[in-house]
Amino acid sequence: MSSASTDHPTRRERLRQQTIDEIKQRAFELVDADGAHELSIASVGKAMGMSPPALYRYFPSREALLEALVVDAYADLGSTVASAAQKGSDQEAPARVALIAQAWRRWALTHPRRYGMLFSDRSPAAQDPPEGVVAVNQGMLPLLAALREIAPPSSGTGGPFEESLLRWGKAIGAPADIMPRALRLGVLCWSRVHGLVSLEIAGAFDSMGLDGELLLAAEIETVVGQAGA
Amino acid sequence: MSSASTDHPTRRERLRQQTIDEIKQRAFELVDADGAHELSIASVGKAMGMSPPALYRYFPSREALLEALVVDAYADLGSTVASAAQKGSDQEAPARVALIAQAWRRWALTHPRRYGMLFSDRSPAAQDPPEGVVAVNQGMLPLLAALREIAPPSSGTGGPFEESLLRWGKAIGAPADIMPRALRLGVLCWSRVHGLVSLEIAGAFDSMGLDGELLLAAEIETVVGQAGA
DNA sequence: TCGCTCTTGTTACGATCCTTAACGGTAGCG
DNA sequence: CGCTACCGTTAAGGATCGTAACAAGAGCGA
Repeated sequence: MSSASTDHPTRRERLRQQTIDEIKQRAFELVDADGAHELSIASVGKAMGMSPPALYRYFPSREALLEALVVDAYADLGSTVASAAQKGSDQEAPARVALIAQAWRRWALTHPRRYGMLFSDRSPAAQDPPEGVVAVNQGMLPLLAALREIAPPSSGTGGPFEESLLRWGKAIGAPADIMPRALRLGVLCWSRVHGLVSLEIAGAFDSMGLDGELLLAAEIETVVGQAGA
Repeated sequence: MSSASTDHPTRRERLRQQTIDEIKQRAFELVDADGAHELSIASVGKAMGMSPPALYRYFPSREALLEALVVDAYADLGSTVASAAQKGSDQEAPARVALIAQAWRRWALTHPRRYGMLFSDRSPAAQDPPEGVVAVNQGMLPLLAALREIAPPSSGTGGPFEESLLRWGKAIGAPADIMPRALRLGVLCWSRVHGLVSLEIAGAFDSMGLDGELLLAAEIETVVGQAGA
């Protein structure tokens, strides 16, 4: 043990991290090209000019590599959305909602197979990926902030549903004075955007002759309208 | 050639169909248990007491078997939703919307891995499965009928988006006098339900402490409200 | 009824992949 | 400067997909 890996990275540690990064990069290229299904240790090795077993020095299994890709993809999606929200921080709240939703969709359409890797491909009730939750929240928090600006103050009814929303809001660090309505719309907005994007990637709208961008615009309008009403 | 396979099924044809059905049934069991990923020709063969290559007499490849399962699952989902709509045909339109959405969710939660097989697992822009479209429309048509009852007549603006909606409505056999608003809400309702169910299956709401049923109820309310407004 | 033939199932095989094991070289590190 | 840990290689076991060659039987027509 020379040093904490984050402090003074030893040359060894740097090279090792570099190799890990290249593996993940090549793996992402292969996932983007053929889908996560087709990703094989052997193909990554061939792409890097390494023999397949060598990769086991860096990832204990194919599944572990995929898991690492999922974590990275989540982080990329989250920071992309958060950065879009940041970039529009001088705009009105409804415009920010639109920016966030569109950034989500754009990322998904740019990396459809990575997006599928995150939400669809996964085994049901997969492991607990706290990384994924954290990343999604990176986009969720600006969304909630925008919705909070739009939503007028109201007297909460205080039912169990509202309470669970407030608990969740507190857990992810939303503003303390946020209303259940804004929290509910945050979840539903996320779900709506995900539903649209998911169907669009699956090609459902192509065969219907519909435009995913227009459908997303309609949903954004709905969310903003619901928040303001 | 003895007879058209549908007319006077020869004994051979009957036995063959029986074998095909058993293969699909066992395969569904394995998919439900371990996910479509894990489905292997060998495991189906073992479950049936057959050697793996024997299955190639019935399906040319593992992919073809999966494709057949997808078609069957689509048909099952579609007829389940349609039957729920049928069963509520004496209720008010908003209640019918709720029944359709809840039937969709229930099917998905009952067969989560099959549901994943339909929308998530698929390669992007997979082949054209007209079967899937047909099956989804089986639930879409009653939904559109209900929304048409709720939506008040209005003067369509006639933009390109509305035109594409009308084209789609005509293509799937919706009532000729249906309004673009109802068509748009039909698509969005489908997308919203799919988004919610998809996230619920992925376990997203568990870690948030939220109840998928309540979220779906909120969305149903939204759709009905949008249709009536 | 009889015999042909198509169907169906088997085993054997090659290819690919995951993963572990055993081995050697080299470069970082004290 | 030498040691050691790390890295990569080849070899090998196990599983799977899919093909080929073969054997048996049952359906179907004459």
